[in-house]
Amino acid sequence: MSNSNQGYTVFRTMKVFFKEFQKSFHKMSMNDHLTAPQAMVIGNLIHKGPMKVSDLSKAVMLSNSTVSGIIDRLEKQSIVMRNRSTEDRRVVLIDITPEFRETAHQKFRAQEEHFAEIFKQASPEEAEKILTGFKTFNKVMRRHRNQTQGLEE
Amino acid sequence: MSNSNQGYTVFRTMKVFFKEFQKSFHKMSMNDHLTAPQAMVIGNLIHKGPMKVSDLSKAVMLSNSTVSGIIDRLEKQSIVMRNRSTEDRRVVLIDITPEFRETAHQKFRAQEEHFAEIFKQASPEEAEKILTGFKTFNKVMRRHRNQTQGLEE
DNA sequence: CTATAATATTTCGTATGCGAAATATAAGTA
DNA sequence: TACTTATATTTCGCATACGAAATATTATAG
Repeated sequence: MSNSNQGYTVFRTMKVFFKEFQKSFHKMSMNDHLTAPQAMVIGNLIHKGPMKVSDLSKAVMLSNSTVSGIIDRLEKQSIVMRNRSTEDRRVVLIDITPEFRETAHQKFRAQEEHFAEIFKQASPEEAEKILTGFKTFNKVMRRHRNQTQGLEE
Repeated sequence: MSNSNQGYTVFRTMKVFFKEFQKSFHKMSMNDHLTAPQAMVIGNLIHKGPMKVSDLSKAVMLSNSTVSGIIDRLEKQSIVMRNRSTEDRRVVLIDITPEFRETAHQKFRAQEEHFAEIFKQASPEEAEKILTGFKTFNKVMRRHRNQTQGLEE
């Protein structure tokens, strides 16, 4: 069991983990024919109100071009709408449409509850293990970044 | 700061981690104009020899259709080739081309070293903690999915 | 032997996801 | 004012990524 194999194992485990998480996250949105990224966008708009595309991109951690495409498809479904800002005409403000807003709030409240439910399934010991794992990983990543910082190019 | 927000925070944090990880993984493959999934496929073929598409899919944790597309593009670059099995003519065996194999082995050895570097920064205890954390989380999520499985519709 | 079921892969349609280039507008400078 | 630079968004090309349907082949039931 070499050390390099362990790195590969962690990567593989992490990939499984992320897929499982996305799957459970994805599931909660399927009722309304929404994908996970679409639900993320809508959730942000509901909580924070109308947003610039660039701010929305930061909030959901996707590139502008990706979010632009997602908005295209949400607009086609009359879920969100684009509005040019009058102050700065470069800016496009995205907002939930009135039609969708009616039911959206309650729906997304329920969905966020679902989020927390996953973690209720963990015993205190399991929760501790998970938390320790994340913290340790974070520490190692930081250490690695610091050590290799000035070494490239 | 409600409990449901905590779930959302963990999701967000994990997404950042995963992106960072993928980025560093991706980086090591860019020398040869290969993407991360392509490198994964090639790495598996080098280590395990010719493989069925379905086994390859399991190994890299992607669907058959996705891997089929990746193979298309690797074939176009003369990096891998398709061979119909003579025993079971439904099966397609994927293998590295002779041209690519010449240099591939050394390259991927070097890349795997690089891959493991992050975890060389971790002590065995730390690596163990990280792995345990992810595995535990996977378990909890699967448990959650199974419990809510029959409750919908 | 023939109809059917099971298996393996590909094709198709849709939705991400990104970086680079294009477009439009705003702000700063000579 | 004219030129340049900076900013915001969209468009484009490419590569995942998946499920459903199509295709081909093998195995099984009767």
